[in-house]
Amino acid sequence: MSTYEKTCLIRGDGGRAIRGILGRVADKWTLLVVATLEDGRMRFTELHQRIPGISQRMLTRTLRNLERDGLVSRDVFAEVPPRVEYELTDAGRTLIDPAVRLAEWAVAHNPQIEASQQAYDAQRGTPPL
Amino acid sequence: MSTYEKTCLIRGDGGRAIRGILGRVADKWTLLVVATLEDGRMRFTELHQRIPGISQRMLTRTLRNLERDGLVSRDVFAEVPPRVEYELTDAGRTLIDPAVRLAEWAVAHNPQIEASQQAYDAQRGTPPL
DNA sequence: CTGCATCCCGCGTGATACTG
DNA sequence: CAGTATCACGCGGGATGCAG
Repeated sequence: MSTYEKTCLIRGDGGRAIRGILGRVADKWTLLVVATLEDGRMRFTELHQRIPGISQRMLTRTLRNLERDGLVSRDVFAEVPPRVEYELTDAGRTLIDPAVRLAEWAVAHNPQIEASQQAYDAQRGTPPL
Repeated sequence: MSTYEKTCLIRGDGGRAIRGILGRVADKWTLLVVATLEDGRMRFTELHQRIPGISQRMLTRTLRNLERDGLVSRDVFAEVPPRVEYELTDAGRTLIDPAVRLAEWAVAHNPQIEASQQAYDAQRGTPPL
């Protein structure tokens, strides 16, 4: 497949599909939750502790969306105190690889990008926009 | 590299690097602009026409950010009427491959995900949250 | 043609407090 | 323990109009 044909995947229907997925998968927390769940089945509090900076609310919302998308399974145990365990589904696990590619690109190019930003901001005043 | 080691790329510093890149690259329009520019050097109006639904304002902002990140070069011609041409830099071109991986994942899993969402919404009332 | 300025609205997000 | 409810704030992003 040529590079041109590949980018058609992105442009596709005018980008609706790709934006839909990115809007879901690239929201502030989803990728972190998925990556953390790669360590295996885990309950709410442990996820909360493992992901620094996420609020209870955002963790709940992110998990709900992932469950709705069929990427994470949610098991509730009828105990007291309550226990809920989360786990990646097979579909969820397939997300890891493409996400890692992007992460590799990110860490590889981060220094270069930040350098470029500083150079840009140095010429014009600091305000980028 | 193991899958576990890979996800450490995402989790990394608590996700700051990854969220930074995603916040930049996965905003509503950036990927579409990059993919469109893969066809070669292009001026503002042509980009605007090729990307359905983008507003003039958002195209300008997206291009400025990409320029600031060093992913797109901007050439201004001192003519009248003015002409400005945009082109991917080498760094910008390296983004295409990882982006395409994610796009492939998106189109491959979109039907499955939407089905899962409908099933989820069918059980509980339509409100996902 | 290119793109900046202004106005304005809605949503995503954090903080905090309360419930089963 | 695992959420839900409420509030308040800021930013993304569309529409419109003006400028070089």
